[in-house]
Amino acid sequence: MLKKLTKAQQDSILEHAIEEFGDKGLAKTTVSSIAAASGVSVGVIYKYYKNKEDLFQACLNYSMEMLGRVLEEAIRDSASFREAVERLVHVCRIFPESHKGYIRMYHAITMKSAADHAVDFAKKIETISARTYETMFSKAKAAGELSAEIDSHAFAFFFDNLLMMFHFSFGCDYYEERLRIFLNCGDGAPPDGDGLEHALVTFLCAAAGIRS
Amino acid sequence: MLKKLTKAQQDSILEHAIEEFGDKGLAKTTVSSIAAASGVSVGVIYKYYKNKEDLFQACLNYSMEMLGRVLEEAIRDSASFREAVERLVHVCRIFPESHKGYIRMYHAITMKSAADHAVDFAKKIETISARTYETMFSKAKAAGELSAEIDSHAFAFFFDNLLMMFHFSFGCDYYEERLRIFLNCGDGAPPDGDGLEHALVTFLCAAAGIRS
Amino acid sequence: MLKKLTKAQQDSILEHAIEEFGDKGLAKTTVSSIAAASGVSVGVIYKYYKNKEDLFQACLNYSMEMLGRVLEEAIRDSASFREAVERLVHVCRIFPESHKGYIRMYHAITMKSAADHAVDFAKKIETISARTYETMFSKAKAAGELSAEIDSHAFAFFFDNLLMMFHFSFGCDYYEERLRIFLNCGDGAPPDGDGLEHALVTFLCAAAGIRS
Amino acid sequence: MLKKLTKAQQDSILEHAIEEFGDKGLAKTTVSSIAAASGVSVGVIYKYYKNKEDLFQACLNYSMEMLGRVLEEAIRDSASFREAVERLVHVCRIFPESHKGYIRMYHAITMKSAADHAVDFAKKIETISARTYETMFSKAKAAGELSAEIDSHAFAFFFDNLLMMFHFSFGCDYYEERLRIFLNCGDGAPPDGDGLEHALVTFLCAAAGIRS
DNA sequence: TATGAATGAGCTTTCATTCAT
DNA sequence: AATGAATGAAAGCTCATTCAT
Repeated sequence: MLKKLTKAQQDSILEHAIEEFGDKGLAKTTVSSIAAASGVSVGVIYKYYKNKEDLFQACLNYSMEMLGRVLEEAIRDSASFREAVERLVHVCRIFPESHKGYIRMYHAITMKSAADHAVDFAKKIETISARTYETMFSKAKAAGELSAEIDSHAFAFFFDNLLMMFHFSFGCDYYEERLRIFLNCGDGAPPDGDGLEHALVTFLCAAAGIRS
Repeated sequence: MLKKLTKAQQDSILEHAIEEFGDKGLAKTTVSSIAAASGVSVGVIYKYYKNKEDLFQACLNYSMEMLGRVLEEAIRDSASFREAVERLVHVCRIFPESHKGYIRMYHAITMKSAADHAVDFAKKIETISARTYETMFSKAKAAGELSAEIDSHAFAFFFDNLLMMFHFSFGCDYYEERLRIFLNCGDGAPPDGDGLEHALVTFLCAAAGIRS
Repeated sequence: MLKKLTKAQQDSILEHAIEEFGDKGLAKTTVSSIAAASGVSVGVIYKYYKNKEDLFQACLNYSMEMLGRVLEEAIRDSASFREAVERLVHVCRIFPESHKGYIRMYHAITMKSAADHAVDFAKKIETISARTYETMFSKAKAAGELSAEIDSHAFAFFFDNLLMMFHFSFGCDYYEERLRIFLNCGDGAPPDGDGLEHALVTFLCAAAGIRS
Repeated sequence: MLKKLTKAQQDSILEHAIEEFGDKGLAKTTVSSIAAASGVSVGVIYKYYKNKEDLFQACLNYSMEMLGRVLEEAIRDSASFREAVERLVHVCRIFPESHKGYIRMYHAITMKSAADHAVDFAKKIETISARTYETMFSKAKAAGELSAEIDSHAFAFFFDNLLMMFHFSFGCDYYEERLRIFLNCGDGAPPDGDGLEHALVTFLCAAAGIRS
């Protein structure tokens, strides 16, 4: 087939690339496996992306943008701090179910071996998250929901740590397995997501000094 | 030099391998760079380890055992729940300073691209942690330090998530940078570790319903 | 633009191809760079030429024909042997200035890596040159300008060798540099062309036994 | 065979590389064909040479050094100018017979597409030749063998042009064929080398104003 | 038994050529 | 009939693994 790649095919490349990069990381993923999975030739990938790392970058952008959008939405539409937490937590569980690759890309950039440029890019992401949380906490403090004593910086950090791990726990093999172990699930049995969500909200609110 | 490798040399291989694997991951690390760093020949590494993955496994064992021992000690010698938390948190910050490689190995296995067997091995580790924490919490509940209402499983999970991220934040490049961003440190300035430790203890105790 | 290629466009392909082939050789020249330079599509080049080698052949033809025509003219219009030499030498210096690509094509076919058929083609060219010179020398001998003792074959060969190198020395990078070195020119300074022309005429006439 | 490459094998690489580079040029020669021809693996070539171009450079050095040595010897041992010419011409015919690859390497660097560094290297070579000839001519002038009127620079240039072409005519396919055409040999018949040598000496001496 | 150079499979990338429009 | 994006074979290069010493 020598017709111009359809939008669907272009997306297919990106999605399969995200899948593979998330699975195996930058180094172990081969361009030709992405090409095969996407049903296109190797050469055309190099028409769209300068090289493997450039494709990796594009996958990151694609993933992070979607991830960011989803989180932002969760916060934006919330009336109270507690509701924001509930929505964030919920999204962190639901999102990976349908977008495993995106979470795994996120996880992938935490490796030093990820493309060097990924780090700069990541800084951008984290800076956005950090600011978003701080705003959220400041608002909550102003609204009297959150004790003024709480150190926003540190709190945001622990808060994000937990959400990040929650994300990973529903998107990355290793962390999924770990979750099952901690929850003492039987082999392969899915963890009780709703219960865990509720527990995390409780945990976070307790930490924040909010009575459930 | 045709004499059997000394114990020191064997450890050297392991330590340098941990260093390199932690730095660059399984795929990007070359056996010959490990050999060079360790001052031994490539060939002898293959006498001691079946292949690169096998060496990776050995590094994992070595790292995880040490890590496990350190954490266990912190818990064992603690009189109260709060003290245990304080010691754990402290150890999670101090340990990576002198043992970056070990933490990074831990991080490395969370990648699916890590040796397939790493996952099985990891299960062992996490199972131990999970049980340790549960024991700790049960004891605390029995001692009346911890509310009986708390779900030990989920709590242990969040608890470990935070410690894990704390670990990474002092040992892995990406997470170190992220920590600096969240704490709003200047470029390259080291974060206030003591302050953060304290904040985490406070956070955890609050979450556990313990008044500071 | 779906109309048949104009003659100008067809020539443009040829001229740009000559330029690129002369510059980089057959192997290093890409068809798409020729297409881009010529302002046509890749596909249409394959409509006019079977493949890259075929295009190379066409470039050779185009170049060699022009070259042959120019040399022939120089000889035809000359009254004496000496004048013919003078005109030939002059043309060998002047022509490359405005037609670098053509000379370089000539140079290119001397590489075995040039298209295999180039060799056959080249035979044709050289046969024409050889005969032309012989005729020229026979005429000169008959006119008493040239000693009858001179071996026309060998003389024509050396004669052409010198002209060929003269050509290259004003058209090919390597030979241009070499000329500057031999003439001891400063860096980048252009050689004294007129002086060298004169010297070559003197050299050739002396070799031919003609007193200047 | 995993023993260290013998000197013979190392030379084999160089010689086969010279053969192939001379034949097909830098671009069309593949490292694996050199490896196959030399009976070694691809990898080991990259142990000895940084990359294909580096190997090309090494071949140039190897060839040019030998070529330079041979020419120098011819001049050094000669009593008179005429003898020097005779020896040089002879060597230019004899040498390529047993060292075709070397001549072809020389020819190869005259292509602009040759490794960029080759040009710098070539300057070195030509500078040496140019000086050698000038010395030779100055000596001959001092000895009264050569007319003082002759421009040493230009003369050396034409002189070297003829020797270079002589070289190529006995070493490079295209020029060999061309020689046969000029000498009017039958298809495939070898040219009368001795006769041509003699003719070239006569030609050169006549050009130099030396009576034979 | 350790050595470390050689092996060669496998990956990234390029580009001559094709073909749906 | 021209276009120019897609194809995929082929090349350069790396590095896990082997084995003669």
